[in-house]
Amino acid sequence: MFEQYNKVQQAVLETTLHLIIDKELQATSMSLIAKVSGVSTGNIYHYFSSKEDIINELYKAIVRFNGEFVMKDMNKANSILTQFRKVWRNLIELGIKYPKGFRFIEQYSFSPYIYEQSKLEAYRDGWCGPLEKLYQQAIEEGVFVRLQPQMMVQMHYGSIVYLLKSHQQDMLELTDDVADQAILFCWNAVIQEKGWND
Amino acid sequence: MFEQYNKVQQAVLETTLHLIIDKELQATSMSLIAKVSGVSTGNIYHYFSSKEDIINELYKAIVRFNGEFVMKDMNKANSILTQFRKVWRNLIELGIKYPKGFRFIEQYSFSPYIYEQSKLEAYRDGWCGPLEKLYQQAIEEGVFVRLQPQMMVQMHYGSIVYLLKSHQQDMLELTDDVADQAILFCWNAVIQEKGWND
DNA sequence: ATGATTAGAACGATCGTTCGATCTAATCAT
DNA sequence: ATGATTAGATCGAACGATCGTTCTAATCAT
Repeated sequence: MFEQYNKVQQAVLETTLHLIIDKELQATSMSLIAKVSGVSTGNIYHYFSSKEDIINELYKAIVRFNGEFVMKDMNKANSILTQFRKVWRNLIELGIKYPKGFRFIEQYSFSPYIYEQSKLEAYRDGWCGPLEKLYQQAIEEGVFVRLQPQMMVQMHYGSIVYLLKSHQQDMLELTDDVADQAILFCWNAVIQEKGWND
Repeated sequence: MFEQYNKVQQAVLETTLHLIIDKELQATSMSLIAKVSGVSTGNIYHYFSSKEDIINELYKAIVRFNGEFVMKDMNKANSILTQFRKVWRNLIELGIKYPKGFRFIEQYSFSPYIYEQSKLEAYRDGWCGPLEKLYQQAIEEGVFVRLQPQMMVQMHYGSIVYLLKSHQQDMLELTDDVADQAILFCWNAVIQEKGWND
């Protein structure tokens, strides 16, 4: 997740992620990060300029990771349906395999603690843009109803996020079948004619 | 929103809500709450046992308010479609009229800062249960596909939440037409046959 | 030997909380 | 009716703890 950083930075970022998810931001003190990560406070400040800097670096790294994960194995040569299923499957896989990173972005993407600059970089490296293009294409080809692609993407994303939240809270067993069904729901919501068109 | 509390408690709760949404929990100190609310710190501790207590009281009050708001004007005599539209319209109206309370619940419903006890009370006073019953009925009557109602409710809720988030971030103009279209998306996602059945 | 890293003391600031003093208004005794 | 008494509302200074951050001096790795 943090391959682009050195060992010390990795230890700090990984520790911070775990602590913030388990204990909240306010309970995640620098001294605790130092103790758990095994990096002295002095050395942390050698690699990060402040606590805010750690959180923002964490945010940017996870956004980048999540973006690549969701967009992996995407091939524009495939049908819209195939691409559609792939991207939402990827998101579900991400939420299951990396729940802490996923939850961190969910919790902090609207937080004042994250600099606007970080949010801009997040948009640049994220998957929102590419996905909106796919939806736009689907509209133009008459597969999807003619409405704002941004709105559809956001609503579908919300659906999957809450599906994953239910899963993380043990309210729901998120099997492959359930995931497929969820993606079919999203598909049915916006297509001109109901049913998988293949 | 906080009619069940006295004036001092109301001032504290309202101030805390605004500060937490604008500045984060960690930047919302007791002294700041005191200064902005016009209630001295000593007096705050006369009415609340701790900062955690304030946050949890806030949480419970807003959950209760939101629950009543979303469930207002619901009539079981109406058709499933009518009830379906009403409840999601109510949620959208809530998100537009009371964005801070809405965001607070979104941000803190998974937070360790909220006691399990508060979350239990939230479920009791919330609208999740009643809505799942409506979905269950829709399944039994063959209107919805035969799948876990909880999953459908969660996904629909997620859709609307992200629709509202887009609106709050000025990414989307949430007119009545857009709201109607969004609810139609949710409906189409789970019905046996596509289209409003009236 | 040199730069990286350590542990942890020290800093001022601020945190959540406490506490005794003061104010208010209702109740009591006469 | 009036002064004494009282319960509780309100205040803000003060407390000890902890925060993020800096600094020092010792130790480690190469």
